[in-house]
Amino acid sequence: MSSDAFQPLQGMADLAAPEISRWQHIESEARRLLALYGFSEVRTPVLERADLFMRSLGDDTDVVQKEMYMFEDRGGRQLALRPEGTAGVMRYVASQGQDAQDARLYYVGPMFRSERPQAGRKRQFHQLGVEAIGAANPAADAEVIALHLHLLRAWGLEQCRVHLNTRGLPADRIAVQQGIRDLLAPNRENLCADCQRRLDGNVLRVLDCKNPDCQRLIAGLPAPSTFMSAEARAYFDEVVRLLNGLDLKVEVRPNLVRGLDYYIHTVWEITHPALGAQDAIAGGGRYLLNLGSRTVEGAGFAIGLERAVVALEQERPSQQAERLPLVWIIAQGERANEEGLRLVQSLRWRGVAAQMDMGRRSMKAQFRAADRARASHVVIRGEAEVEKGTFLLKNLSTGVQEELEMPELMARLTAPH
RNA sequence: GUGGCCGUAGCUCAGUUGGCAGAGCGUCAGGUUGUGGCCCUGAAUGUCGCGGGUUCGAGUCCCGUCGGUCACCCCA
Repeated sequence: MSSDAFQPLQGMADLAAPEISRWQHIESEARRLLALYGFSEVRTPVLERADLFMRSLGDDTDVVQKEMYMFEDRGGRQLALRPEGTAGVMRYVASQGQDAQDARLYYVGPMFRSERPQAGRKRQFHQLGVEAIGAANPAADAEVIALHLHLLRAWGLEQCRVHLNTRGLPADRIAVQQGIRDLLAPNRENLCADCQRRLDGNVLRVLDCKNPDCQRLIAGLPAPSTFMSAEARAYFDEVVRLLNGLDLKVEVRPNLVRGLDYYIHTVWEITHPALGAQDAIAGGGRYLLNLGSRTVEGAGFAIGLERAVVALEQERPSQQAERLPLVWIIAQGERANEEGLRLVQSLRWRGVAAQMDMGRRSMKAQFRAADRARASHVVIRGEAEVEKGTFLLKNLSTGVQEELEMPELMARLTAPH
């Protein structure tokens, strides 16, 4: 098995065939669709100043406090491997000034969080994220949610569920926290240990606690949005109305909590049954980031690609590959081998996928290799053919074999098949 | 970060009270002097994750460690 020397670090993985084709498909399909919606890609650095994340995600969030890979560089600067994509993109957007006021951007790439790995959770993981910059507007939120669902659908994920909620504006958030805290405080003793801790910190987390005792207490509480301003509630109602008008199935979950500080108004989470307890495959929301002298507002989402792959593997199990348009050259003898090498190269120049076994193995072994590679055709060039100046072309699906001369062979192989 | 389970051939896994390292699949070769898939025969392949300890003797027991997995916490 693998010795330590060959193992990646905990929570990090090598991605290669055969799963890599799943990843490539996901990415190419996403690029196609995002172009349809007018989004363009942005690639920001993996390494950023740590304070970018502290300011935008929130100083006391777990992501920043416990999970960020941080270190000091030679100049004494505090750096961090990005734990998520939005902050870096917003830093870029802020740097562009007015030119980026209505930017539509997306990113794909690795993110890093130092957590214990679990189903669909890695320490180096990958997200595809979308950011639609622009001022608060229910229609803009609805459009981004529509894109989010369209994308998951395009990948082949049918079993996703969208949970929707509102966080209101920053002022609403304070009112909600205070309101919930006041209602829960008398029952402090009846909450689980985690929730007693949450009561003093992130109160909203009590709302999605899995402990049955806490659940009972929570069930008796009014929806958090009752503590919000009329303006925030009207905004959310409008988002829901627009989504219904788009025929998108979403479920409003008044107790849905999104952890990062930068969220305002609409937030959502998409779950998939293949993921086990950690069933969120994607999350999104409207956000407002304060980047020193500039603030940036927009709506966006991020999809965990490891989780999407897990879900896809369950919904669309990968199947035995069909035969590929691939020509396999089988040569026997010194001269045929050399000619085979020229033939394989000449086919590739013409845009035809071609391979040959350079190992000078038996014809049987070369046939097996061609079959294993799922080649559609083999070209046989042995001593007899060298003498006659011909090639045998065999179709591996039908088993039909013909003897051809070079011009005819080339014509057949370069014709679309 | 906390806790449970797991780690033996490329893969999936068996391995009895501690007593010679195993199977299936895959790979390779032969059966077929030049033809894949199906079939038959044979062969190769091991740091039993790693390091200590106990023992005449450890894949097996103990400790540590690395990795995987699941749940919690948190999040995508």
